[in-house]
Amino acid sequence: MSLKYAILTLLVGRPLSGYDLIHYFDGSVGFVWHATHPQIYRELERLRRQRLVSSRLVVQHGRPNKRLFSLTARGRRDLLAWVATPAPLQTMKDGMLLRAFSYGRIDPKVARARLAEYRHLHEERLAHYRGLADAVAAAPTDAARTGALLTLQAGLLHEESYVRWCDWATSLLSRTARPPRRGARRR
Amino acid sequence: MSLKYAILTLLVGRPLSGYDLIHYFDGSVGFVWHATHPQIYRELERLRRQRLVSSRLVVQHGRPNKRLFSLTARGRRDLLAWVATPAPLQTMKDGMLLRAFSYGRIDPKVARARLAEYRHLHEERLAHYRGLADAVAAAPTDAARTGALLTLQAGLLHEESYVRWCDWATSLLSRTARPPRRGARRR
DNA sequence: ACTTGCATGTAAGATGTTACATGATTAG
DNA sequence: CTAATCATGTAACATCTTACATGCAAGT
Repeated sequence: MSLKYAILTLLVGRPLSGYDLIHYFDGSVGFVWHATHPQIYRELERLRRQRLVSSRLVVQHGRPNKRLFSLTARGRRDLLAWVATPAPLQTMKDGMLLRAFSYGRIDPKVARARLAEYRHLHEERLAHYRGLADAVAAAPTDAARTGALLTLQAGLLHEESYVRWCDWATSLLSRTARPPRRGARRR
Repeated sequence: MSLKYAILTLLVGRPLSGYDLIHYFDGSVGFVWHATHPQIYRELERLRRQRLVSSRLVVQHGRPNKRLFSLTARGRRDLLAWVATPAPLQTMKDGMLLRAFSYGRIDPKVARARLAEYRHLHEERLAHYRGLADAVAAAPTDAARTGALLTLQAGLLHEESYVRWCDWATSLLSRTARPPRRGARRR
């Protein structure tokens, strides 16, 4: 249901093509909601049929033509009504934490190596968000800036807590776990 | 692909019924991975066909019979091989943060009310995790305790950062946003 | 010659959700 | 009498992912 609103959110204020949306989902908004291109094109078609967005063809020379999608008045009303609605708690799915559930059962050296890699990935993302946040903070105050600041701040806190978790987990595994003997069964 | 491993993870060390699994997914593991009961029963059937789990019927009196599922040696090997594998970064989907993207476009009073509700939900979950973490910390050291501590700690850090985000967001909306005049168009 | 960017889509399959379906026992 | 707990499933639908498919232009 929310892919719909993710797209409407991006379309507020300016028309975008499907191709543009793909890149937004890869970039900034990607932190908050993720989508692949077949999903995006299908959903745009659906939104158009519901008259929440309108499209017009832009003929280009030297590159393929594109369809630009804009929010209709109805689309905007629908979006803002949804935004004012309470959000349910998310049930997250995290492959790393699921693995960590069994980190007491594998060679702690391997576990620590995975934690180090994972920490690195999150530090990169953290640095990336910091760059974006600095740019946004410098922009003039408006609704778009407010939204971007709010989500980037969530991203920053989130990534920081991941990095801290990796450190905590590494030290736990160094303290309590000793390498299992070959062939030994742990429970 | 990971529902499979979520189930295998829970089955290490003790046999469980589908019904038991449902409750684990509602409780502790639910933070890390989520599943509904039709999914669980379907997946158990699949795992049985792949001989990663085995099942036996337990006849009960006074209550319905049940099927208990246990990890096979193959299932255990498959799980531990996967655990040692690097985890990709998760692309998260968070309805609250998606809404926050447009919080600069609605009445800031409404936005702050939603943030307060949301903060409350996360504080409750935080308190719940703290309780669990205390209980687990008191248990004797083994692989299960290590796994539980790791994931609970992630949950704690996570929930704390959500709560802090709510406070940050509330104060941002109090500082910058003034109530929109009726009918006014903001960008 | 090969890759990257621009730009759009379809098809098939895997996963996830919601509603339907049953039925005994125990507690309020 | 009503609701909750135990216990298992099916059916229909919605969503998401991966692979397939096309084609021009510009840069290396």
